[in-house]
Amino acid sequence: MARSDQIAQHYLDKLERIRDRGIDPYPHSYHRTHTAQEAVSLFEHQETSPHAVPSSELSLAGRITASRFMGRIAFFDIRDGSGKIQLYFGSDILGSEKYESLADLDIGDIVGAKGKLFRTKTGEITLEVADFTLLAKSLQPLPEKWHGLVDIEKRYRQRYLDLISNEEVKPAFTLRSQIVAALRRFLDQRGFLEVETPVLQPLAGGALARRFKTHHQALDQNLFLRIALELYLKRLIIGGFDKVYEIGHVFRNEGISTTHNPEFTMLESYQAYADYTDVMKMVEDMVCYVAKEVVGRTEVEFGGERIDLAPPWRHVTLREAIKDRCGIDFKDYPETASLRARMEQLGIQPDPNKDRGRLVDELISTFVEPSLIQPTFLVDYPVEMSPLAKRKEDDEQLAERFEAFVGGMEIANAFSELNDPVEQSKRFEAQEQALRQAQSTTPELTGATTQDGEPEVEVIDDDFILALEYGMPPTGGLGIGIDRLVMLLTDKQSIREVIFFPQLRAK
RNA sequence: GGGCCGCUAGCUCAACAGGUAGAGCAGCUGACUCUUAAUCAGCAGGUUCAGGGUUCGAGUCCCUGGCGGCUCACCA
Repeated sequence: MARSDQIAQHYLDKLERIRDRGIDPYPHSYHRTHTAQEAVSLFEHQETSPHAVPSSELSLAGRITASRFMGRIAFFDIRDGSGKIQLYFGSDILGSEKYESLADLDIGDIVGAKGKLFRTKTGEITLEVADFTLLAKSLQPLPEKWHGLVDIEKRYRQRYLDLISNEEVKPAFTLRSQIVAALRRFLDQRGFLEVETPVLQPLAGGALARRFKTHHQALDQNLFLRIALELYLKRLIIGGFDKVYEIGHVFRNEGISTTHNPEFTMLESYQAYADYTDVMKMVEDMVCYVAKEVVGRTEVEFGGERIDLAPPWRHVTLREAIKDRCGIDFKDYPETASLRARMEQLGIQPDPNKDRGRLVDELISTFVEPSLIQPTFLVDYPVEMSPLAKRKEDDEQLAERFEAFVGGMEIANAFSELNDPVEQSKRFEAQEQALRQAQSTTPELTGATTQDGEPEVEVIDDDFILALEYGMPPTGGLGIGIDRLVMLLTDKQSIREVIFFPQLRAK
């Protein structure tokens, strides 16, 4: 018999023994009076306050994480959502028959226990068990108690095991929830309205990324998972909601890395009668607020660097930042060809399909981004890489756009939203043209079509143009990658450590 | 998609230079009335990711494939 089968058989034998004794191994409910942590606090309080009511019987419940049998007494550790507590079993208290039935419990089982609290000789607050109940039988052995679950693949595929056996995993996820809650509080306090817009979209615009396709049977129509929240939120601004935001998953059919998951959480907000300078101020305040709320301070450690999130953040134009780092002033190279030639002089071999906007983007990611450890706004982007952003009044080559970088990661992208429908239409056309050109030379890159001939990337959204034609107020818009913000505040170097179930190839 | 690295018992890890696959935890049997990585004695447990090849002999070397990690590309 294989060992795993042998182990399984032991569990099944126990299950049968339990049932034979008339015990339901999966009872319907159990009412605990305290969590493990509440019990510990209660006992400590009673010890220190002379007037406190003496400890009466209480009941706890949790998963058995360790058992130590010592003849006619035994100690178990159980863990619930609040933490760990020790249980003490004595055959003199329980009676020998009940005590013997402890043998049917395994590490991993969920149990309820009631009794009184006391301190052991070694000082640990412990429940002296007067009675216990099996609440759920486990039929699988848990990972090793000391090292926990190390195998990274298994940690992600069976996250519940990771959470059970690696205590240090849970806090980042708890913090994640607190971060999202704090973001909501911040925006709600400022009068933003949280809204929901379609995940299934006939076009999937608002960014330039390959999309996931699906099909609606009743409509007999292809639909796409959204790659951004932008275009629907702007429709709501047009409709008269002056401050809206949405927190939700977007889906991009691109590569997976330590900073990219195919589905990730985006916060987008739009504020009518604001521009990108207003948004910039809000981003500083918001990130600072969240840090104070969830970690209690604005200084955080990330990847061995000490980062201070307190405003004001450093502010530098994109043009200056690139010039400082590699000596190229993109303003001197208004043509794609000349910029590429200049980059090649520096030994860079840019992809031949890249247009000027993407070349500038390559300069950012190669020379600028890695150095942006302390919070920094890069301001004023070339208009060709910002098709949804308004041009600057005094420089039509640049758009009123900024990105915020912290810890070498882009965490926010914002602009004064383009609200001129005719201009927007032209920008879409230009983008479309650039895409088709790239597609003609290298179909496997972005711009390719799927097997049935549908474009993987689509940019022209006539329905959105129609909406703009009714008039959108001047608006400041913002996008924040929540996962990366969580990485920053939890000092995690991989996005998979802040997403419960990261995408993996099916086995 | 490219490069590099990894995959051995349920879990965590060994196995010199190609020579009988081992240990700890978990499990099982037994001892033990304050342990906490409990301790002690014993037992059981393996398709070494899969398939091919080289060799007298492969966990180890070679090839193909699978899955994962890092990284590059992609992700305006």
